[in-house]
Amino acid sequence: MDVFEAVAEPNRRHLLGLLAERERTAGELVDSLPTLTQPAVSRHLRVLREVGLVEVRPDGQRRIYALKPDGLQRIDDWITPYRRFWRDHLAALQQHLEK
Amino acid sequence: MDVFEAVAEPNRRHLLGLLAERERTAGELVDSLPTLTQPAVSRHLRVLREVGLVEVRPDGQRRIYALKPDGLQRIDDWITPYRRFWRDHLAALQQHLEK
DNA sequence: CAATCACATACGCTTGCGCTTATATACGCC
DNA sequence: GGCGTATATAAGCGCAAGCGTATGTGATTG
Repeated sequence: MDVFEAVAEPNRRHLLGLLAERERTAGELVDSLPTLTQPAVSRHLRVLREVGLVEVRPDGQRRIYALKPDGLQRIDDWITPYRRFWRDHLAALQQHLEK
Repeated sequence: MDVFEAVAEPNRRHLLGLLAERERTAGELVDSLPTLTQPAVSRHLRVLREVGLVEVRPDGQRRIYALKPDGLQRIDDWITPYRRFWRDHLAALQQHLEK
């Protein structure tokens, strides 16, 4: 599984969003997705770990998950060349409006 | 299917890359993915169409596909808040190196 | 050291994706 | 109108993703 597939899953994006605010324990993350069971969340976290989007640090019997800063950069690198398309598009739109 | 899933597929990213260079007919796109059959490519193009990443324009019996400028912006919007993470990370790294 | 808590893994199931082969549709040319 | 060309859709299949239930593992507490 690569970063793109990892991020394609809505529940995993949700988890990333929570970890963007602050680190959290696995249990907190489980509670934040009430529609899923604990094993389901645990597997999503495993995926995010394997593609390098999060990292884990043990704290006694808990496990603290944190966002890994450079994980999403690969997606950002990919999207960069396309960015000029909607920038150009917006510029053209603006010019049109000014006329 | 949403934009994230659409982009998670490597062949579809390939197609977007080609359309970023210039518009192409369906046939040209089929030729550019020699490992896939014509129907397979056609279905990928259908997906890209349905999520608004490309648009089609008929040209006689051909169909010309073009990148739709604002399709990827939804992904870019999503990634934006995370961008500061690796920016901060790089800044910290640089400060560390300067010491 | 037995019981409990926090989390991960195993297993089986269902569902949807992506593929190929076969067929339909629509245009272009003679 | 009939035939090749360009593209889309249909049908069927294999496989992997995501889920829940059940179980394992390791730390904590009495």
